[in-house]
Amino acid sequence: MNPDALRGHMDALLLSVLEGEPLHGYAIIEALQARSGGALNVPTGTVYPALRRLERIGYLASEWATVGGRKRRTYRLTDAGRKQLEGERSAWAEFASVIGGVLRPGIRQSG
Amino acid sequence: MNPDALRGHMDALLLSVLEGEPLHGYAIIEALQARSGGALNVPTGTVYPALRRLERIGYLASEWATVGGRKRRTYRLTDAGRKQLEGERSAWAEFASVIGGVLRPGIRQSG
DNA sequence: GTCTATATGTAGACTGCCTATAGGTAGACA
DNA sequence: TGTCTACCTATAGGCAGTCTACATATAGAC
Repeated sequence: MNPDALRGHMDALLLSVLEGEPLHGYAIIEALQARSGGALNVPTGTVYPALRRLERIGYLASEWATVGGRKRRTYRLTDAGRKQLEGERSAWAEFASVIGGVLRPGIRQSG
Repeated sequence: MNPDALRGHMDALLLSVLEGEPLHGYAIIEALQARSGGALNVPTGTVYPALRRLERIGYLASEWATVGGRKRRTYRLTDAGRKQLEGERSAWAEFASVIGGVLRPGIRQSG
């Protein structure tokens, strides 16, 4: 998977995996991998800054938890984040439709 | 349309509009607009450098033509470009499937 | 002589994903 | 005791492609 292709879709992916349940960063990476059948291998250097950015904006909220002696920062969707996720979903639908439409083979303008 | 979303898909779009017939830069921009129902407004500062890059790589070839007193650089797909377009199409199909899959609402891993 | 549409092109900013690196805990195993 | 692996968070700097803004030029309408 071309890394550049993810540009501008990362936020949607992160919000989406957090929709069902709060998760910490490491678990988010694993969830993305699992949901994509292994296709999505997002590095920590992408995820952690992105999560902080989304929290700064107000789409996510986080809190520290200690589980088995390990510290975790668990993220959850805020109301604003849930709303944003809806927007991201329809934006994706439109984007996929537009790009898919242009890419569809055999189109001619006037003959 | 979020500009960042186009990252990594521009090449596919350009190759695709050139599949049917050779076009010059300005006409490519109009073709993208037409095919997308007006959704795709790609600025010249994006298209011209991208076309040159694709020519440098070997996916496109160009030649100057004068039509109605105006100079045009007309681009056409090379064989390598046609092959690349196939690759871009299947890459897009996989990408759309993966992102769409992760974004689909109501997924839970284990309950 | 001015405006608009047509047409190509570059410089530099911006942005966000990546690589590489850093730090640390827990548990298995020798 | 030491080492290895899995787990877990985080930052600095690189990189590449898209964008904004600008420069240049012809044709035709008015």
